[in-house]
Amino acid sequence: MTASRALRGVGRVDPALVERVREAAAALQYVPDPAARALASARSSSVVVLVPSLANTVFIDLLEAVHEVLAPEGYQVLIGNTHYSRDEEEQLLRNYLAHRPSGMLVTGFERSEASRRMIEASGVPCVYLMELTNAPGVHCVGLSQLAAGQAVTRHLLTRGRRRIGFVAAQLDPRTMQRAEGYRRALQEVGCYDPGLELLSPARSSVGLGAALFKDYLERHPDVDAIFFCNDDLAQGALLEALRRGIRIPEQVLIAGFNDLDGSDCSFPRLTTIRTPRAEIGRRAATMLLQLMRGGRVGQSAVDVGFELVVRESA
Amino acid sequence: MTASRALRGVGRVDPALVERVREAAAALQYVPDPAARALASARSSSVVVLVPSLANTVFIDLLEAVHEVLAPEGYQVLIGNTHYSRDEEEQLLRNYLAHRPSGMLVTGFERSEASRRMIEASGVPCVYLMELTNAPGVHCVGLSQLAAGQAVTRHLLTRGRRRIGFVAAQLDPRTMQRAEGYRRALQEVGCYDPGLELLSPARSSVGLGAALFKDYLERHPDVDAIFFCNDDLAQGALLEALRRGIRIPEQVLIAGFNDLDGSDCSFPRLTTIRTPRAEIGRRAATMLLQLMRGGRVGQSAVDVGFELVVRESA
DNA sequence: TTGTACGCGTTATCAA
DNA sequence: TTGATAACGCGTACAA
Repeated sequence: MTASRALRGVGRVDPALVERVREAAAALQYVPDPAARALASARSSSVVVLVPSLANTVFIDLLEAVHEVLAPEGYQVLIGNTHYSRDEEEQLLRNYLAHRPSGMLVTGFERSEASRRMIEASGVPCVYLMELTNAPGVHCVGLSQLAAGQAVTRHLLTRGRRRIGFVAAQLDPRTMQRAEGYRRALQEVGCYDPGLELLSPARSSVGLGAALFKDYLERHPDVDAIFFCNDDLAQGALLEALRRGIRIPEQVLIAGFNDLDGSDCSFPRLTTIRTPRAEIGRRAATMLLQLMRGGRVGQSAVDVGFELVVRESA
Repeated sequence: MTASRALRGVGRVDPALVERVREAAAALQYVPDPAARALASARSSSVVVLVPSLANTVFIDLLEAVHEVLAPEGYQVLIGNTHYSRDEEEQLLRNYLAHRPSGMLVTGFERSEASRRMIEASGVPCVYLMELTNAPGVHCVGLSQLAAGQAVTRHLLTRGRRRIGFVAAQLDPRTMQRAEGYRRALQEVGCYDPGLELLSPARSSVGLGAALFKDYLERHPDVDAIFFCNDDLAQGALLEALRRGIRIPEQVLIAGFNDLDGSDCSFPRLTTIRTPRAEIGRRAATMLLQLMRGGRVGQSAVDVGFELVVRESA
């Protein structure tokens, strides 16, 4: 028992004894069994992070930052990929919650009722990622996707364009919030046209962006600006434009979202929204740390904001 | 005890009883405690996968495939990101091995002696990913990076070019094997020039590709073909070429590696090597499954090959 | 086919 | 400050 305390650094143990225990542990190559530890304490030192995709680098950046904060504190971060599926998320929650994680980080607020209940009932500290809410007692770190979508669209408007399209894929909640921002910005100036939206449920990719852009132009030859919900789509559009001799930004302004790899050297360079996902990861992990230690946190909802990066394409 | 057997589907239990147990479990929302299970059986149902990076989509595809095979079999896949660091890998191994995983999948063969010993001593079934070896008793699924590098270079040679450069970043073992393939192909025809290699230890990215290409051209204005060790670098080069008015493939042939997203619609479309990483994931996971079940596998080294995809850039 | 006894390696609790 | 004892919730081994 004393050895257990010595190794964990809890309770009062004679410093000399601590040293001896440490040495013995090292000599014996002793490593505590996490299973026994979890069984006895009804807690594991793991933190579950649920993201909808690993293909979108946004979430890789997020995970990286989370790991950087949590790993040094001795937490194991368990990555769960929901593949944008409520059912898979429910499955993952059921599985992971059985491991009695110390905390959890989950993406967004939209999920099945069962998932919601499991999170609630588990009593495990939870911080929500990417989006914001002002529901009391809900801890979240994110940004207003709606405001960001609105900002992009307004930027397009200030460039004097009025036939502004919106092209999206992978219609997750955040994408739809950006769509809403797009709509509001256009409604404000009375030039919203539902026909100018192209929503594809397909997985987002550069190739899809090229294809959607091509289709879009055929259906709306008069469009003078397009807001793509993610940079990969926009990058594809830029490539397709090059191929078809469509001058960007002269003929059509192109704006993306997220500022992914390659957007700063595309041709032309892509105007986009920089989302501070590393900061989201860091702050969410830090907030979770406080929650896991039983402390209260300053503000339960942290808005990390976003930045409009104006480059050449719009 | 009977309930335990019924739920796990092992041993002989009356089918009617199995049904009753299932119902009761469902009614009670019973979920077995993985910690208790691991403690009692000295085995967890998890499989550890160690990859060097999540930023390179190659590994995302791999993980996806592994998950698709293992999850339905009831295995938890634990993702470990070594960040191309031997030390981090060692750390991860120490941590994860303590969880007594049922199996492990690790990338490549280059690691610290301590890591090697831990894998060996653990007795946990292990399949190596991405590379090949003919060392007996070592299970691996991958491809000859050297042969693939050679194939690209030979292709460039068949196009009549002789001043062929090699540009690489993130100098991991596989990149260096590709470099070796490049060298051999050129040595075969007597036109290998060490000065034509540009090796950067930096993290690979589209932006880096653009920068390296620019530097490269200044130092070697006479180069007539370049083999980039990864598609992101090549994509960056293509963009930079566009910017500087360098005609690809007329002036310089550009070839990449891995056939990543966007390479099929870059401008011009990128000639590259398609690596079947999903297949690597699937086959490695399947092989591991056999190993974990105590079975022997047909061949311990599986070469999944590669495919030269000739498009417009070379 | 079902059930009993025990132990897995740790921590909580309480006593010394 | 240290130590003894009893769980934690399962699976193994063996008996019925």
